[in-house]
Amino acid sequence: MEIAKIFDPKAIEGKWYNYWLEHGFFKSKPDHREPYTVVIPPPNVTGVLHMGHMLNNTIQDILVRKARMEGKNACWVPGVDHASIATEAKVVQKLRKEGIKKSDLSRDEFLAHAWEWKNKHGGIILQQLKKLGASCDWDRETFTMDPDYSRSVIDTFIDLHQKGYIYRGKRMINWDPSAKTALSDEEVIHKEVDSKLYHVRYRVAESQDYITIATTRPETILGDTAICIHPDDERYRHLHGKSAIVPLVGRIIPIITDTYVDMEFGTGCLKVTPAHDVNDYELGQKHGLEIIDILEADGTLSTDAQLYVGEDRFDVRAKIAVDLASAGHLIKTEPYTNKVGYSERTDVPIEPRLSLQWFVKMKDLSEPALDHVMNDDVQFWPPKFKNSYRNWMENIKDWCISRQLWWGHRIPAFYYGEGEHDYIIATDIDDAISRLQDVGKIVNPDDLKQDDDVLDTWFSSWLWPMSVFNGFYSKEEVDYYYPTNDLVTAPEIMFFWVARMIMAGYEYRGEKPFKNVYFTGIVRDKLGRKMSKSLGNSPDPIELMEQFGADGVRVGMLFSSPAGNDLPFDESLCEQGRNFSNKMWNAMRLVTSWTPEDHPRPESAILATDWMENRLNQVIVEIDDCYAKFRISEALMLTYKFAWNDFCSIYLEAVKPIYGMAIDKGTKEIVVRHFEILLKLMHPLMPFISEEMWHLLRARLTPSEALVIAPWPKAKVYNAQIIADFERSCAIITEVRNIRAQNNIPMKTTLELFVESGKDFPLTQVPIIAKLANVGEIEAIGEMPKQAFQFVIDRITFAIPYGEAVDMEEQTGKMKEEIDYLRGFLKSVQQKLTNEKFMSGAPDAVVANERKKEADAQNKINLLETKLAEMGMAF
RNA sequence: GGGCGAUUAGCUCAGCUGGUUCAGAGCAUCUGCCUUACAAGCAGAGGGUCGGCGGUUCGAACCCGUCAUCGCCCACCA
Repeated sequence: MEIAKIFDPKAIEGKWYNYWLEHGFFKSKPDHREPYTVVIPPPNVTGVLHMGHMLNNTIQDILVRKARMEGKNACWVPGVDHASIATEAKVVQKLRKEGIKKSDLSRDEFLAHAWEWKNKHGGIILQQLKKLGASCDWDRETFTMDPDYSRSVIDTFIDLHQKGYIYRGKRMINWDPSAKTALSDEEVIHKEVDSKLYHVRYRVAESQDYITIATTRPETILGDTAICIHPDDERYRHLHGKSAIVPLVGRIIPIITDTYVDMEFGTGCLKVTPAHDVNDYELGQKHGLEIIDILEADGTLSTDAQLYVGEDRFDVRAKIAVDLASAGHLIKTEPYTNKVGYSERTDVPIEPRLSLQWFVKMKDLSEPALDHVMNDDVQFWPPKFKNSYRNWMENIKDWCISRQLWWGHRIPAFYYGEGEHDYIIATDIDDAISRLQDVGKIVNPDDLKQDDDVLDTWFSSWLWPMSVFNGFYSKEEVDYYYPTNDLVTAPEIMFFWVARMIMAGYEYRGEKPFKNVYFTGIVRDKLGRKMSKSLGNSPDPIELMEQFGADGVRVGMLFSSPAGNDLPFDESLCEQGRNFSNKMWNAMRLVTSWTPEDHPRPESAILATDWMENRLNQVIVEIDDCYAKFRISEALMLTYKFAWNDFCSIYLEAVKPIYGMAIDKGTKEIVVRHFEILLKLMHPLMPFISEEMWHLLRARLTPSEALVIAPWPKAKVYNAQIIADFERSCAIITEVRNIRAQNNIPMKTTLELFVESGKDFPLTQVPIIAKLANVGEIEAIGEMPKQAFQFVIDRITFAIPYGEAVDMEEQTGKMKEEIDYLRGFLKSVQQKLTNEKFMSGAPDAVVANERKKEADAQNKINLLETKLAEMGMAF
């Protein structure tokens, strides 16, 4: 069989993915085994795969594949989120391009378009994940607007309303004038912007006095209903009880006093616009001020503004400044930087707006969710994120869950009158009617009107770990899979999603939704910028996988991305991953090329296989330990170094038959077995190539033997002495090679090596050193040859006699340098040993160690000096 | 404004309870090699005042203080 020299991922990835699917290896049903469950953070239905998904899903797949190999019932549930506002924005945009305005459509017409879009584009990202190798149970694919899922959302609403957690009220909320909807606090991003501080003077009523305020939003002057000063501010004492005249509109408003005002800021006078600022609203409530709402939903001025009606708020800001100036009211403007809230989705400045919305009371729900994270029932990786979690939970505010959108779960409130409380919460119209009947109200279906608004997307996704298992209606599945094991997600959505899932989990199942939360970092480019579509600095993951192979990209993503750390991504990492694939591929080619013969095993091969047997068990322990601590990139690095250095560079070279010879049967068998263990270790990290090699290595064909379901290696007790002896031999080999390199002695020249006799050097190691360093024979002798390179390993001296053409002067120079260094070192050690405080304070082991260092150094100096003397160079 | 975290080799990062895994790894660099699995490779080497300054200690990359720089999260100062 001819196997290509260069590994071609494209030739095998599709084949194996289909194979895994065909044989149902990713499927899961409840059974007697221990479950291992992961729910995917559902990507937005409109999304396409980006590097963040790649990182996130690679990590999940590694965890899931390893658990599957460990014999657990691994279940990874995929799905997508309807992403209410994001999707609606996209559909609106698409329709606009087609010349259709949302306002021209009925709700049903619009939703028809949205579903069409969803059905066309919805599955793309999940298809892309298959290229990455994601081993999800695709039969379980869930959409947050699936019928059962929707039912669970609505039932949750009804339940929370009954318990008094959900209420309707007129509050100051964040308004997105572009999407024309309310937003939760979490959907507002505060950005620092360069703006201006306008100093505007108001005429004091019935006087010639003026009072000057400072504002960043002069257009809101039109909605002013008071001026506020600090009661103790001596500068304005004469204005207590007076009124002021709003410029341009001439409205007379009271001058009130409140300690809220900061006397130091600006002029110490504050204009109060209760309709358009959270603090002003509170002041307004406190002082019984009138509320004048000057803005329409789209951010243009309303008729209540009296002026600039119908114009955009930012145009008005510019215009009013000019008009105030010409009317003599604008004293000055100064540059000012402040924080402005922007909509996370539409990126327009949000407006605080007073409106009637639905809210969830969070305080009670948050308490168990906080406690169980702080006591590590739910463990965060890395744990530092517990701090911000606590901070948020302790200051949690009520959650505005209604959105003035159409795409999503419609709020199950049915109104039968105009009064504030003339509604009933019910699953549908029929339910509403019967519930009304129960309370003695007979209402005609035509007179019932369902709330037009939908629920915040996160009000459905917070149920994800339960609802994907039909958790509200079928006990069997959810009891088995819940709580899930690990959640892998980005810290950005800790509050949006993670915290709320924990709350919902404890509320509805009295149990955490997952045991561990692994927070990934942000994928950044070489310049440290976050990868984003708008910057255009994000490589196309699909192209990357075509270039480097899915395995190469997986490995590339994981080099250096510990939990919680940002990932500075560079394509060269994927190249390194690809190179690793190729390296292992060629190792497999080598081993499969061996045709074994029935002859005795060489000593060197016996030494090497014994070492590898033990070394494997050692490395399995190390790798398992990394996984247990969610140190995935470290597990990768261990596997990588072990495979490349230990397995290929040392092991295969050691057992490789000399040219023209055949390998013996016994050795080949052991090597293949070891290789298989290595492939198992590689599989979660590099599923495709490992599966391909697994089959080529032994021409395996039956599905039950597939690597994807092969048992994860169990570490056996290993003999540390065997490892230590072999590794000392490796150190000797390196020294010999080093001497060759420094003195231009080609590998082909066989060298003589002498070892000090009477030392604890096992001569059994000789064959391996002979093979890998090309030394003819190793002889133990009492006296070292005089004209020879020497090195010391583990206090044993080795010597290689100078051949011809060695520069004696250079050799003595090197020796002198070393003596100088050793003397300095010795001095520092002796200083410690004569320090009384050290001698009395340090534990015996440490002192003994210093003594040993002292003796070693002294020995080496003696040795070198003797040698120099012998070489006839008086010292 | 409040909180959290970071700073170790050219780059990306380990370094767990202060002392034998203590100054490490991978990549990059340099030197020599197309040697018979692999040049996407092999063999070898160099490279760090552990951000600065002070302190605690017999002993500090590690503990404390302080300063500097960077990052993140939260927050209604007009």
